[in-house]
Order: sequence, then structure tokens, then C-alpha cells
Amino acid sequence: MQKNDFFLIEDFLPYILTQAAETVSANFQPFYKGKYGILRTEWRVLFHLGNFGQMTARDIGINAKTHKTKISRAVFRLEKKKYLKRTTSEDDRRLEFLSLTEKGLVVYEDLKEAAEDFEKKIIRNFTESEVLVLRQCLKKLEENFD
Amino acid sequence: MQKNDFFLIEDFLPYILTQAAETVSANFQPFYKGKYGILRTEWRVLFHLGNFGQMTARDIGINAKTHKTKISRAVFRLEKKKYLKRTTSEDDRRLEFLSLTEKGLVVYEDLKEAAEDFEKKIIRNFTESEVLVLRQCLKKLEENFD
DNA sequence: ATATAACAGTTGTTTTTGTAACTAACAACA
DNA sequence: TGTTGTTAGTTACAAAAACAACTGTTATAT
Repeated sequence: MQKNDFFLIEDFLPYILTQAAETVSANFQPFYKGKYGILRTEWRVLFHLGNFGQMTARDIGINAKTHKTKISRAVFRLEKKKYLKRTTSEDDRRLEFLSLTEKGLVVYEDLKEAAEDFEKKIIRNFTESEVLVLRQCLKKLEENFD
Repeated sequence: MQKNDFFLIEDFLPYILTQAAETVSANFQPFYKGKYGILRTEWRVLFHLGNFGQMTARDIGINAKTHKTKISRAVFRLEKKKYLKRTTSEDDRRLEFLSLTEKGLVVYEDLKEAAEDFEKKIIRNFTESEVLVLRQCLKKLEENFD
């Protein structure tokens, strides 16, 4: 029972999208995991705080589309490494304002450089227009599920 | 010490690429996990066999860039569900040829339909040219790390 | 032949994630 | 003021992934 089958897994967009993301992520990971022993979610929290300054776990979770338990654990580990500090809000004592310590800021600045270099490297064989379209497409993919 | 800082995590290509992949994957998952209780790696193995016919775990691993322990356990679970069968090679008794059972083929055909529909859905707001460039870019990203 | 290395696949252990239930604080409204 | 519901964040437990060590088999090379 051989089917007239035009479907190819290697052309299936969700598959090749995930493969590309996994390859890129696997190659970027050494910069933060290898050098500082932090996981991807910790990298994300670090970069949110480095980028936006003081934030609550809640807001990081919303912005990074990451579950609160994952954020909670990442915050705990970054705190243990003394990369961030917490301050309970006076207005609403459920909230904690998170911000980077001096030590965390140093790590962030270093990883920011690494990130910039890495990004340049992965698009070195792209035209400007390709980069623009790629960004546009990734944005549209997200919007499809809002 | 406020830095002159143009880096934005939300523009960082590895980040938005991963975010897009995670969003798309999370929305596709219900089709195989919800309906058949299989995990992503199991879906990949199923689709490799449905697509290419008989294969060894080794070759699936190479093609899908997936570690052999992950493949091994996915094969075990698909076998337990009677979706695939194994045949030890006569020539090299380390090798096992894997192929879908009738039952596995039925599941594959159903999920193939779902995949085709899903893909159409996620690129519904894309121009033809955008899809082409997106595919080209994802391919180039992979090639950067071969 | 036989020792050594390489390979396909599995198993055991640890680490990380997912999910649900929980605590503590606030909000809404009778 | 209660009482009920919602929210921010944590914790406990189960599921899955990562990593290393293992078994059995084949290849290589002396």
C-alpha cells in the first residue's frame, strides 16, 4: 500500500524551525552555560534585568512567555550566585522587584558582548533583506497564536 | 553607571528564533500528544519511518540530529504502543531495522494530514516569497554549524 | 588468532522540566 | 468586618532530558 505522498518531514516548517532553533541554541549555550554555569532560563532572566532594569518575576514571565515556576527557579539560582537581588514591594507585598547586582551586571555585560558577536556570526552569510524578512516572519509566526 | 546600550533581547535572533519555534511547537503538540499520547521525539521517529520507510535508529538519530538515548527510548515507547516493529539485520547484528506497523501507519497518515493543515494555517498570513526566504534562512542557519 | 578500538543500542543516575497544590497577600463585594 | 475570589511566588511530586557507563557486535591491525 504505497501512498502518493508528497509530505516530507524535512520540509515541514515547524520541524525545520525547531531544528534551526535547537542548532543555534546549542551553539550559543557554551557562552553562558560553559562560562558561567547558568541555564537558558537563567540567561533569559539575566538579560531581561540587564535590558529593562528592575522587573518582577511576573513581568519577566509574561514577556518571555515562560511559566512562573521556571522563572522562580531561575531567580533562585541567580540569587544564589549573587547575580541578582530581590526587594519586596511596599505597595503590594506579594511582589518582588528583581535587579542585577554589580556582579550580575558584569556577567551581563560580558554575555551581551558574546551575544552581539554570535548574532553577527550566524547571519554572516545573509543578505540584509534576508535578515529583515526572517525577522518579519518570526514575528508573524508568533502573532498567529496571540 | 548607565551604559550606552543598544542591545535588546527582543531583537536577538537566537532568542526570537527559539521563541517562535517554542510557540509553534506548543501549538502543534496537541495533535500528537493530545490525540495519541506521544512525545515530540516519538513524533519525529514516527515521521521518519512514515516518510523514508525502514530505517535504523542510528540513521534517524543522524538525520534528526537527536541523541541515541532519546531515539532509543522513543523507539521503545512506539514499540510498546505497537506503532513500530524491529528486525535485527542479518549482515550486522548490532543494527535494527525499524518500520511502522499497520497501526503505526494509520496514525502516521492521520498526523500527516494534521501536519499539512497546521502548516497551511501558520503561513496563511505569509506571501509566497516570504515562505521561500524563511526556508532559505533556516537552511542557512543550519549550514553555519555543519 | 587475538588484542584493541569503534560502533549500535540500552540502562542507570542525575538534572531539568511540567503540573498541581500550596502559602501569603490583596481585591471585591455583600 | 467577613467571605469569596484572584494574584505572585514557592514547593512537592511526577515526567522527561542529559550524560555517563554499560552490553554485545563488528572492524582493524598486529
